[in-house]
Amino acid sequence: MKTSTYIEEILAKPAELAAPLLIGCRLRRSTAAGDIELQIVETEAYHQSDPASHTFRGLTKRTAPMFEPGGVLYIYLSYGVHYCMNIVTGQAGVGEAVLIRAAMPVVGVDIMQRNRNQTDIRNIANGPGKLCQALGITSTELSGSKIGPKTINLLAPAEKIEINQIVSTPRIGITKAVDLPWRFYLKNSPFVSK
DNA sequence: TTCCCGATTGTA
DNA sequence: ACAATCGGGAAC
Repeated sequence: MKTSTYIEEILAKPAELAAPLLIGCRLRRSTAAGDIELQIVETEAYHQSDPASHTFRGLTKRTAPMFEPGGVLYIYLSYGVHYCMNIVTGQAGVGEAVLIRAAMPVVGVDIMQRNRNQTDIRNIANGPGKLCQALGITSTELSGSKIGPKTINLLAPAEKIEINQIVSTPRIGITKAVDLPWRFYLKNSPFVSK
């Protein structure tokens, strides 16, 4: 029997447990212009028991990917303007996912600067919409597909992140369940959102 | 079918 | 502080 990988173990957990563990993991995507890689520095957990979650009112066509098993992508259009990317976690039938809010550019920085029309690397992916723009996500077509080399890949941290380097706070931009401390970010990182 | 509003961002 | 912009989902 195949032993599960570090990433698979994280993605099997409930979103609020997976979210802090995804800090330090890397997102990787191959594009025509070259490879892009970023290190995740900020996440938020969403769960069907949580009034702020898209899945709180049950399964719909849009949110169906969140009910898939861990390892699926959930991408949606925010405010009719920006795309946001989530990584689904947990068991099939449970609507939960981790929103990737911010990341540090690592590989393909010039490609991301072009995608964002922005040179300051601290302003490349310091927000969920900016992150998707940096990655070249311009539609929801990848929503519902699995993470992997052909879509968007998720790799274990290059260096271990100590648990005391991760801060938890209430989530940003929501109007329900505002006190739940389900936002996580890398302490002192200049790449987190504002 | 209508209507309200949002897991945001860039500009004034 | 505020507009841009559009699809989801509840209500009628």
